[in-house]
Amino acid sequence: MSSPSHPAASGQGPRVRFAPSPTGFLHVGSARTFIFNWLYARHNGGTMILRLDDTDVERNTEASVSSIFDGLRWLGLAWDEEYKQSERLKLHRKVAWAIFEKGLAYRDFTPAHAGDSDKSGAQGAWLFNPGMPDLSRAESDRRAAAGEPFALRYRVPRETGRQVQFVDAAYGVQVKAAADIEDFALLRSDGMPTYHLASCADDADLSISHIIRGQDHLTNTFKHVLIFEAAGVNPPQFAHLPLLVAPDGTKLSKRKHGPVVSVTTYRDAGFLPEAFINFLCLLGWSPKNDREKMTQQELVDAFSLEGINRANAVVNFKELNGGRASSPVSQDVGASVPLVQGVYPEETFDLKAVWLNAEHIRGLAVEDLSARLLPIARDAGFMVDSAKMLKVTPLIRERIKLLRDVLTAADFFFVDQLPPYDPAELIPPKGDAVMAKKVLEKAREVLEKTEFKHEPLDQVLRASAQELGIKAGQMFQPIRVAVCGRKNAPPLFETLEVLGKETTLARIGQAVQRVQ
RNA sequence: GGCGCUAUCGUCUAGGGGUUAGGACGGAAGAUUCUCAAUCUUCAAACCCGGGUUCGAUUCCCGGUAGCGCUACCA
Repeated sequence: MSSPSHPAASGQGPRVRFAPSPTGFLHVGSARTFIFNWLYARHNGGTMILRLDDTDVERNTEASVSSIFDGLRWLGLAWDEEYKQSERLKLHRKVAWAIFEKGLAYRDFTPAHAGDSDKSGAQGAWLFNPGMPDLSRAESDRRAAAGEPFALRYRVPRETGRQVQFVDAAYGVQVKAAADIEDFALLRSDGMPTYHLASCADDADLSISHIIRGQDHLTNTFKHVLIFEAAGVNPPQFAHLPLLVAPDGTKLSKRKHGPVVSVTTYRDAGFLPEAFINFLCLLGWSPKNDREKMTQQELVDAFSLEGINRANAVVNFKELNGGRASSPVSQDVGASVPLVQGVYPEETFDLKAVWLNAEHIRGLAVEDLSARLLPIARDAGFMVDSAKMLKVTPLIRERIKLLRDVLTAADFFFVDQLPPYDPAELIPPKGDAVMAKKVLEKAREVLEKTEFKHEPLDQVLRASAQELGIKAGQMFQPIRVAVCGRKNAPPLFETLEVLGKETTLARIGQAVQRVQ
């Protein structure tokens, strides 16, 4: 353990890791942890490591592994090295037994007790199983040899009155009396390492220099410091991140809060990964200069551990259907399959995330945005090619907040036949059906002989309005509704230009029919 | 119960012994364009409570309260 097995460990720059346990989908809190680690590595020219902490065979699932990779792939932040704890078991056991040999751990033959932890009960703190720490080595060896199952526990130096301490980059100096730390397990009775042991053994072996993780591990860190010490290595530096919580203040969970906490939900809802990353970065971290919208490079440049906050941050989402705890399908990790079919309304998400997404969308080049919109429209069944999408994109770029909005903002560009709409919509403001009809007939007449370019369309339609003695707005609205099927749409001339003369005239013709 | 962490507008946050407590999202009002957006302007909105320390605390200290985390042979 003192000699790192990984060759890259000899290089320089910080080595950080993201170590999810594949027991659920990748949720937004984990994603943020990954992002902060990645940012730290990239800012400092270090190494980003992905390590699957899969020592809990009971709870690991393949679906979870693929959900994590799905989410990570979407974020688009690459890692440099990849490991699986389940392939490193020998190392973990070696480290555990070395600690035992030093007398810093002991066998505990007490049968495993399940989840009867009465955390709110009035019983004092549990520290160890009576008798077990004092078992003589001979007795311990004898019972083990006899085949009696046991867990290996760390022998916390409790009676020495010693204080365990470490410095956290976000929370400062942390001190805790060893007397308050229980004899935690290193190895389970089935020989599998516990999280604490495996994590520390691997962190040491992989020469992790900085551990950046959720604050739920802050108090576990005292145990980790003890393990590093027992293993004879210097502990890495620590930086704990404030937790991401739901609007009700409780920690994010799929059981309780539904798909809004899963990364793939954001992907499926039409978030840009760069916007999602931007949003997550602003939760629990601040560049301290009032910047909000930031590109990936700006984030890399600005990121530092000093900007990390200490208070939990709420992800201000609205629960779908008032919480989905009772949904039977939401229980298992269904990889990337959306648990709630259909679309997620934008109000489902933290509106700042939605706003940032819109900001990033507006900042995208037309070609880029267009290419991202195309597959979404196609998957929804619209017949579109990239040339058409390229023409439509500038018209909707400032009108969509989520990529999926292309479906509702630009649908009329993609269909042959407009879905039915209320003919009353054709009536211009302060006008009547007669005016609507006059407008549409006039439009059909003049448009027939107009070139479908912005300028000529502008001229001819304004001139027509004047001729009819009505306002431009009164002229435009019936036409807009006739070609778009609704009142709210992109600017008229550009729209007509993209739609083309044939489609425009056909739709106006249909509108003339409907208005009477 | 024990141990630990935290506390600025509804939300994300900046700030910090003396400030009109700043920005952003969201909200309201207005300007603007052919509608909708976008954009611009304006407005409402916060230092958890109580004690200290101090000439002066939102800021520093203590206590309370509240929230969260850990307290498994989960991670």
